[in-house]
Amino acid sequence: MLMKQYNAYSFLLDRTARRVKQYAQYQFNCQQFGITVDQWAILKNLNQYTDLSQKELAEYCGKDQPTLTRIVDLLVNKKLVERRANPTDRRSFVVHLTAAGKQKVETLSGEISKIRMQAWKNLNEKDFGHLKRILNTIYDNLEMEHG
Amino acid sequence: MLMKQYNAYSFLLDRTARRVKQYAQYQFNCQQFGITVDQWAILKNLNQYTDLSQKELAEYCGKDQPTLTRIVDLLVNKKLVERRANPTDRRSFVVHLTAAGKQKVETLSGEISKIRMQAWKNLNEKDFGHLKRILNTIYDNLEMEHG
DNA sequence: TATTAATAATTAGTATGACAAATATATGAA
DNA sequence: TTCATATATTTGTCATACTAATTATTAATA
Repeated sequence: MLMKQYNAYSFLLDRTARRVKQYAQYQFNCQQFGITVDQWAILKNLNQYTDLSQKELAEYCGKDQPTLTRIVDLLVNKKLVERRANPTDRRSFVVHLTAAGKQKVETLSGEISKIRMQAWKNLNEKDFGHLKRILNTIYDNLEMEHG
Repeated sequence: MLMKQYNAYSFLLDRTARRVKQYAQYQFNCQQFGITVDQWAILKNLNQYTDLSQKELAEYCGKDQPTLTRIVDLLVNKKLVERRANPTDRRSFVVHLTAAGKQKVETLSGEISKIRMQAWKNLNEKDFGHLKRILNTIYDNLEMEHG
């Protein structure tokens, strides 16, 4: 087992993840979607699950809470979501998709799927299975106490 | 070909890349390496290739030039590298590893390999081959005019 | 109940990433 | 040579991560 060689995975992973995001953001900008890729992830999850607390939303989106707070701030400014009081816990908010937010999700979903598929040229279902399995294994291998 | 399903790769990729970096940085901090994961990439490449211009260094490290400038600034402050005039081109610098920088690379290399290997538990050489091939294919699929 | 501990959200600080614009220098063409 | 263009680096701005610390509220326990 050649450690040297394996070490490269972190570089490849980082570089590819960055390009995937950069490519998508470039397309978002060209097509004037008016949001960032990370903002999109929040909208999509809200559309799917409806009215999540920020903590829940952070978990679904794989973001930490401070980051999520800031992304929600930006989405509130854009009037795509709003914070509503949580009737059962005054510490927390429920994040709610506005009509404009719902509209945005419906308008963009198809386009974004197309953008995402560009990465998958020359790859097949089996590759997807491999990638999913390997990434999830790595993710689990690096679990941290409070991560 | 179910587009919906494939879409998940971007989330998995982003999430895994972040955890890999976060895990490594956590170990760096615990062991008081005194540098960040991205700073390490610069030191390692400088140690391997010796005296690169910032442009070359950016390419090897897969970073853009403004980002590289800022990371080099931090490494200069830590006295791990220094900028030297490039005798053949007064626009550019040559980034040079100081004695302290070289020392740092030698001290940390082994430890960092160990940290990196943690991700590879329950995975084998074949998986590494798959991951490398798939990530590189995605990377190439999303090439933009000027990379 | 009173006190302590835990939790949801926020804020602050530092690092990184993308992109655009500015500066200095180099190169190529008229 | 002169002018236009290209290149290496830097700076500015905004967005995202991660950590630690703060605030308000809730839950747990003596």
